[in-house]
Amino acid sequence: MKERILIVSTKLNSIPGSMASSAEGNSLAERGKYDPAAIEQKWYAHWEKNQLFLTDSASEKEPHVIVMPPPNVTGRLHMGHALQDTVQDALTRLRRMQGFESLWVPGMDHAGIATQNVVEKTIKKTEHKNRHDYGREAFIDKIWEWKEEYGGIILEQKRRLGDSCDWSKERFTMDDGFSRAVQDVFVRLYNDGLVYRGEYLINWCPSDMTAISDEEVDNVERKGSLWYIKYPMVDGSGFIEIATTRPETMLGDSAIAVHPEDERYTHLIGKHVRVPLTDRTVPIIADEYVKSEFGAGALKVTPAHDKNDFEIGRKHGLEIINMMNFDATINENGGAYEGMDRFDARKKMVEDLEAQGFLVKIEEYASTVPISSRSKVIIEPLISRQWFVKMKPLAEPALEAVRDGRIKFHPKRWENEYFRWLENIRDWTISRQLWWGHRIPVWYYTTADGEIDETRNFVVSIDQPEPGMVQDEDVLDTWFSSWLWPFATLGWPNETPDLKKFYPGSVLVSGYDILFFWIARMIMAGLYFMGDVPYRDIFITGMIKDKLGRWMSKSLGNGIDPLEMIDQYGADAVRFSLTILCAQGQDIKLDPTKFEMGRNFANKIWNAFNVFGQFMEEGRDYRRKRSFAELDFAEKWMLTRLNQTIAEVEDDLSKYRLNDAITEIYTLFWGDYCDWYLELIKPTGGVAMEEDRIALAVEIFETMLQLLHPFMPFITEELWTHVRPRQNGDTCMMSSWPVQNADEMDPELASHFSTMQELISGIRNIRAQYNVPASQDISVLLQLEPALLEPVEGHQAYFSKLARVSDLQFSATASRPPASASAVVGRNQVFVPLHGMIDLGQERDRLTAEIAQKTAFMKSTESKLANENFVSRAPADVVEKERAKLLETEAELKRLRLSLTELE
RNA sequence: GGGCGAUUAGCUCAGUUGGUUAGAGCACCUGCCUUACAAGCAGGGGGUCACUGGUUCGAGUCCAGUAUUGCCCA
Repeated sequence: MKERILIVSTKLNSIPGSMASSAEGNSLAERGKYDPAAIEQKWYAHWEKNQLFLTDSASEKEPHVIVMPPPNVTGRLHMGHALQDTVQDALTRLRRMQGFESLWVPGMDHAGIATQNVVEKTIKKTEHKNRHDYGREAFIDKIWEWKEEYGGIILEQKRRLGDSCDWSKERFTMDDGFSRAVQDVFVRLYNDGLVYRGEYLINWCPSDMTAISDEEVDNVERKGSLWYIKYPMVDGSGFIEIATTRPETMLGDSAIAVHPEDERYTHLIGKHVRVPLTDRTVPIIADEYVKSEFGAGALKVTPAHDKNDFEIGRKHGLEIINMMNFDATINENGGAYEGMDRFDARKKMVEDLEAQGFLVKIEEYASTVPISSRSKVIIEPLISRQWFVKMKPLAEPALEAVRDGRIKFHPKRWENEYFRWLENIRDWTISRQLWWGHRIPVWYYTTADGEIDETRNFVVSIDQPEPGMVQDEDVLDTWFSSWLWPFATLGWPNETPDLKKFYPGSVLVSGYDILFFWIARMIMAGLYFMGDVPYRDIFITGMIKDKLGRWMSKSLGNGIDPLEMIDQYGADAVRFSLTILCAQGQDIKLDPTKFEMGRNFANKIWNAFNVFGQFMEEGRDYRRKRSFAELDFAEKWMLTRLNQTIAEVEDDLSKYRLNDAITEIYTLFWGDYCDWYLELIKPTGGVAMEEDRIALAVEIFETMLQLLHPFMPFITEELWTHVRPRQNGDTCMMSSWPVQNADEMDPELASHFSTMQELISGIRNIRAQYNVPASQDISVLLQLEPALLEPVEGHQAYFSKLARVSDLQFSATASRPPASASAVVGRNQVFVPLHGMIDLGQERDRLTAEIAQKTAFMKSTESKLANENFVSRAPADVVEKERAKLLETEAELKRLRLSLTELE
């Protein structure tokens, strides 16, 4: 930390983009337009060079920690990252400004299958080789080479967004320390009896040639067929008919099952049938699982190739006949069909069944097919020996942590999803038949010919236990490393200072798509290995969809590239728009034009500075001399609004309502500061702005830059250097988050100001209605409630500036001048004499319409107050509000009616 | 089949524990290149809050059901 300041003061003689460079900004071809490209890269480089993202485990500050969901090393930045990073960076920057030791840990995931695939494709294309041509070690070296050259582009891309992660703590799930942690975890779970090896039906992906976990399988509905096939009774007494969606699996049939109470079949139970196209005979068994109403009411049982059949097989002790190779071709159990692909075999077998008279009929049928979420290939349930994690014992504490509130989901409804998954959790297949990944730390004895000696027990150990022993060929599921992310990134299993300081983390920001894959498992791992939750809050973002609500995908070509959007609109604009669209976990239907909102706002901010900036002397520090009491009406109002907003933003952010927070700031900046305050303090007629007015404008602007900084870091950092001369090292990023100053608020005055705004709007409305040219001055007479007389006194200029009123009269008793248009604002009334322009008919219509509307409202309020139940049961303040509304409306109506009669 | 969302202005969406005459951005209409900003300014139109019941003094908000739609799980 100290060193960093030293670097700043010795190496950097000036902060990039001083006031001098703002002049350059004005020399853009299109004057007045903000050009984000000119400043964004500069500021990121500045922050990084000055090590402002670094965190220190020795710091006295309270930690705030976010771990970045590690993107795949093969990944490229997409809109989902942009959204989640925007949220994470906003929270990280906010906490940093609030004085926390704010750490955002970046890193990447080695992405077993994806990365292996990428490199395999590359060597196939460039060298016409496959990984077996290379051999395991050389191929892994090749992947590392690839990783060094191309991997991690995404982390460079994230810098374009402005991510303020502590890059010095960047981790990769395959780096040495992390690998060690993964191996340790395997050994420990094995020793604790939570890792086991077993021969079970697993999800086999014939494309990636590996087992995958249940979570990596999607069940999709596909149009298919239902084949009705008859199996001949061995005793020659006829046939039994079954229906199947997968006729090729009959090569592995072990039984025919019927429902025990199905009268059609009870007499057949215990008899045997011959499986057509084979020489095998199998028994007819009874099981309640069979649905009599489905198909023909009898079920063929293939324990080696179907989950439910596997269960039935276990229950009845049926033979498990595997009829398929790992590449989904038929194996030696398939007789004549050996060597054929599973789908070719199906076709051929159906033809043969028909030829031999076993095929009864074919129906069209939509069935649910398991496909790999990665390769999109149909999964083959296969019997295989794999490694598993026993999940139940891990799930219990994880459930408890959310139930008792140690972890909170935002929005809360995701807790139900989490509970449901954990309550029904199944064991986790963690072995993968890949080369790229953490090799399973299990060793086997070998026989004399080098084969694994199955007669001797394996040894679980990180290092080779004895010479000659060979390690398990398989690697671990990538998620088996990423579930350790919140603590293994901090050095675990070593007791590092980082681990002590920064675990547990504060909040996790992620999408619901990896709730089970990653979030739930991290909680389990955190509790099991660290004895504490990995974070207290979980912010679940919505997912980014295209404008039609479809997932963005390469195949649809409907993706929106964040980097292109940044080029086109600026990173701040992209971040702003994503934040304002990011409401409470709803999916976001994104259209590129949404970024115009952010771009326009950035442009507004940029230009607002010029209102007072043009009067500022370079290098001067403008500091307000007047106390709050000495300020002008509009200035007091503006400060009140600022301080109100600071509190509202604080509240929104504490509830992770970032969209509400940014909307508050946006409204303050644009709707209050620009539209009213700046318009009012702006001098006219070539006069310079008073120094102390500049000082306050700067002060408020500067505070708003701070409020905006977590969301729009670049433009705020740039303008930070424009509003004041800055000492080296003084950045918006490291400045202190604004807190409400209750001494500089005057709500009563602010409400008077609001009334005045309405009066001005009334005048503008009349001008527009009567087509008074914008350049034409008008006279206005105001009839004001007593409380407003004083605020308006001395501020006639407001009316001339904002409504071009050259002659303003006002009193508590003013009455309507002839030939004038009018507007009613509460207990006040506006009269605009429009000699020769007033259209009596039009004015009468205006008044009549308004009277009708107010009368309707008054009646509804009256009936509310006439209701005994309302008055007695509603809270006093609500009743009081209604009474006030009634009085107000009555007064308005009275004036409107008077106006109407005066008009006649 | 089970669970969870969504349905609010032409479009995209906010709307917190029920309590202003339901808001924003875009689009639209009218008038403005008013020396910060046309990526802008001023004014305006536009909503039976999907539907049907219920609870309540009071419902966009809570409950039940219906319709449409999306997602997750089996």
